[in-house]
Amino acid sequence: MLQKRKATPEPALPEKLDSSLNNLVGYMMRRVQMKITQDLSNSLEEHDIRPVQFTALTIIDQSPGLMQADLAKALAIEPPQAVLMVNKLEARSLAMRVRSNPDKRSYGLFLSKAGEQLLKKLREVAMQSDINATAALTSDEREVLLTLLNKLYIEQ
Amino acid sequence: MLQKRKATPEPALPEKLDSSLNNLVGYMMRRVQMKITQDLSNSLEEHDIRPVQFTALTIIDQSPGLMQADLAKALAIEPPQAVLMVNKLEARSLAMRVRSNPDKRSYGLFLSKAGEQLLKKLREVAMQSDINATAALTSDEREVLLTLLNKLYIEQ
DNA sequence: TATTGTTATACTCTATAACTATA
DNA sequence: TATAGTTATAGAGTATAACAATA
Repeated sequence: MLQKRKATPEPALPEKLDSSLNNLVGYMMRRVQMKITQDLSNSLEEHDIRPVQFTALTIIDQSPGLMQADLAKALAIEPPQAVLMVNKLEARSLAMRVRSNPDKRSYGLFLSKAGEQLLKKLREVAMQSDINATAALTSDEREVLLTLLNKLYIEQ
Repeated sequence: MLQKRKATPEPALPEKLDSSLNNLVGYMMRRVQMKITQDLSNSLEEHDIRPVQFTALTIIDQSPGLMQADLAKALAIEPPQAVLMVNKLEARSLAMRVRSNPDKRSYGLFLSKAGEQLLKKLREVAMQSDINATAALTSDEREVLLTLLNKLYIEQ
């Protein structure tokens, strides 16, 4: 069961208060990102999936057989968190550990059929949620934003 | 004393793994925002100030006399968290509660002289950190990004 | 009765140290 | 000895319920 989450509150006193803060990319991005993530979280709730779990499923799908250490790195979480994450996915039969590598300390991670099918649905849900949450932008503006974010993400 | 924080890890296996995730504004924004916030956090560390405390100081400075409830709303935190936040600022003599309103349940929040002086310095630090963290963008691109973020922030 | 601020509490998230089994 | 995974644990962060003082 997912825990209850507060909806992101509307910006309070925005014009006056943020006159210096809204020139900071980090501050503005945090506020916007909270709203978008809340939206995604709500959209995924009916499937009992958290945003980070959706990301994990996507990564496993795109690199089947990867090790937990790789998953942790890709998710920017610590190995112990990856253990709990994979435990949950495995408990729901969405993914599985396969002890198949020459190095017997590590597992290969794979999605189950059910995992693949659920991910297919989740992808649509996530994309729809993301577009809804950025509806204030035109399609072109959204593309520009994604381009700028990719630039910031890739560099360094 | 600020706790130790891990540096944001570099994007792992980016090209291959993110082919679907990097079309999601929410995902990309989260990853970028983590990096920017980490940068800010490091920059503020020598002043023993967290990003949210910097934001609180800025908001109090721009709306002197505001109530804790207003501060909580502007910070998107719950009132009990605002209590702890103001306690810390007051303990460091950066801000103070003044029981001056007609409504004697509430306080007015104000910065001390020391708070104002520190904030002045923090503003420079924060702006420099923000620009450093977005150095992958040209000045024009950064302006476009801020415009798009403001659009997303204000709408709804 | 409702609201401001507060206290107490619990739950999530995250980080680290220490253990195991392999290498 | 070094590494992959795991366990245990502790620390932040955050949410809610309940209370006191005031409206």
